[in-house]
Amino acid sequence: MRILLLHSNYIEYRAIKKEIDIAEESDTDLKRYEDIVVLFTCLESQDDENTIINSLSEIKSSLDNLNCSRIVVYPYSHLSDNLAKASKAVFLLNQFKDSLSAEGNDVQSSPFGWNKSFTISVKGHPLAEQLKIITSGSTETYQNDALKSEERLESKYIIMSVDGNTESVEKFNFNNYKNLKALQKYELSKSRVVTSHPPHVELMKKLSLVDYEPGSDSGNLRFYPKGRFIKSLLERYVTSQVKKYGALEVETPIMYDSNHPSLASYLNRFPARQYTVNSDNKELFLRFSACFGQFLMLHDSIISHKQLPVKLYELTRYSFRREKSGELVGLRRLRAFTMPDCHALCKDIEASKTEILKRFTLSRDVLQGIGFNQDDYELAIRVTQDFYDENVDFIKQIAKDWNRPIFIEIWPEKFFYFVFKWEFNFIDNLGKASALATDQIDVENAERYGITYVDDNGDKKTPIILHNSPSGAIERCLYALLEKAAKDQREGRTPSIPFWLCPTQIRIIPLSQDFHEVSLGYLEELSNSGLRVDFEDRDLSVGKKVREAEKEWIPFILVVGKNEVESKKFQVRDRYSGEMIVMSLSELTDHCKQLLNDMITEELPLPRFISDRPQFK
RNA sequence: GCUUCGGUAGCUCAGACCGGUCAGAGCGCUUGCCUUGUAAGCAAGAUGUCGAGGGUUCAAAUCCCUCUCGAAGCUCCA
Repeated sequence: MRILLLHSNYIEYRAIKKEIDIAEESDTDLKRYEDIVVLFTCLESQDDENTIINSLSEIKSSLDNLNCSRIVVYPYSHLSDNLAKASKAVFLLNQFKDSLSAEGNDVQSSPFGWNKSFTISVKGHPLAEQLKIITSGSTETYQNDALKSEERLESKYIIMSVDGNTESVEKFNFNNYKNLKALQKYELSKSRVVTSHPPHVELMKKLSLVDYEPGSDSGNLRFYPKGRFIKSLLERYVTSQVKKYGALEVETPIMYDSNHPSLASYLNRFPARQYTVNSDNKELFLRFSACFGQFLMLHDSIISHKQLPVKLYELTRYSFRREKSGELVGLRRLRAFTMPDCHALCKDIEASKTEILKRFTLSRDVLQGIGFNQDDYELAIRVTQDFYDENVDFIKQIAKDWNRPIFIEIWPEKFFYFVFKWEFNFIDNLGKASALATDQIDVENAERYGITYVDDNGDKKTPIILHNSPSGAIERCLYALLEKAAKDQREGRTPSIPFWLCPTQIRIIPLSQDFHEVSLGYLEELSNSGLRVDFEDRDLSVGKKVREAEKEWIPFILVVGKNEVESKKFQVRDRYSGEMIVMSLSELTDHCKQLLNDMITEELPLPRFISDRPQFK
């Protein structure tokens, strides 16, 4: 017996013509049923009453999952080439329908033995389409492989304290760990009632950084000059840190052949979340990480054990994931995003553990440099039961290093290609968690891609691969910075972004046009010390000019008038302290240098004179 | 992808239920005046396929359908 189950918005059908003598009676009106589970059903020669009994439990569990008890049984012979005799099929089919009704379902059916036309609209969720093959003995359900293994998966969740002790999430006292609690809630709770919009979306537009681009696909955004500037600084900073760690920067294509043997088997592990590009007779897909290019490169490389660990790095602009449209949110979840991706080949699990610790520190430093405190994110570790049991000391070492409790998810078996991963999770204003940095121990892909190194006996060996992103997607870092600022705002503090990332660091406002020339001298002086300074040359009231600067979140604002010119002392509006500070230009420069803390610098991304700037919304 | 809500000037929105002087306000923009002391100086002017397409109607921003974009929830997050 074969049943194609389709959870449908509606089905319409019309019986056209009897095809066999024993066909059921029917009229030829158009029938329409809405929000219904359609069972295209086909009975095969070996089916008997036991088959029907087996099918019932199978259908029942699907209906429970779908939370729907309205059914159309639609006889459909085309599912098999081994059909039962019509007489037997009608008999069993009636038994099938009666039993379904007896279980309290609302059962409709289309007539057996008729030629019919139909129109169907199937719902989009993962369980909406299932093929069930049922015999009198056993039952099989065919679904997407990844989904199947995910359903089997029942994770265990624990919290590990600094001292290495563990407790179940139910018992752990979260009183002093508000964000960890939010993470735990986010992971485990099914219902998250939120009515507000994500604050960063409004901010990214208001600050003229980033916007939606209706002319592209959803989740592909436009970056205005200031947004591009901040993103570019973040990209350069992360890249420089990863290179200092010892990674070799490479560049690989953004699209790959779906029929390449190594790629095909990797792709099949995941639901169809790729963008595809058809060109000539090739079916290409856009990469969703730098894995492909780097793995193919490593496949063709000759690597000695003496060179391990070998680290490759690429900043993907872009990685593409065709997330479902309802899952996209501002800068948090995109279809095209920029991802620093650093892989390391390690000799074995022991070596990979050593490397994981180095990269853990690297990632913390990178986030710190960007402007996140340790309080801004929480550590989650996800691990197979086997790896946990064998390496509990390693995890305790991380806990000690982290110096705060860790959220741990333990999988009963390996589901993905990795046995261990850690993530830094940022918790936003709506209580949502999103991963920033992460690292994984991959035990599968070296073999899949034929990546080897030569050991001290001259034998080829398969390495372990680590997958690290020390900052997470660059767009997501910007999201987190804006959400952090929004939180400040909500709690009554002045929102700001880190000094090193501000497109304008200092704005000079002349009191009137009489002070333009002398102000331009100050602008020159401050610019020469490497700061990004611009000049409010528009003919507005002072109040208005200050207001405009504040709306742009400019850290330091100087008004230049008679007093300043005479005394060489300036009243500086300091956004970070919220105070007016009187200081000389050199004092201001020193203060800025201190704030900059040796982070990278770059020229002003817009004209110095405000009047020369177009408005990007 | 599903359900719900939304899309009116560059921005924030009113108008929609009840179809007919409803194409509107504030900000921004342009021009002129003012020459400014730390979050909005004054005045005048320009600005719209009312998200797109179709339908109903004598008449549609307004009612109906389809599509599209965004948000929330579900789901998902390699």
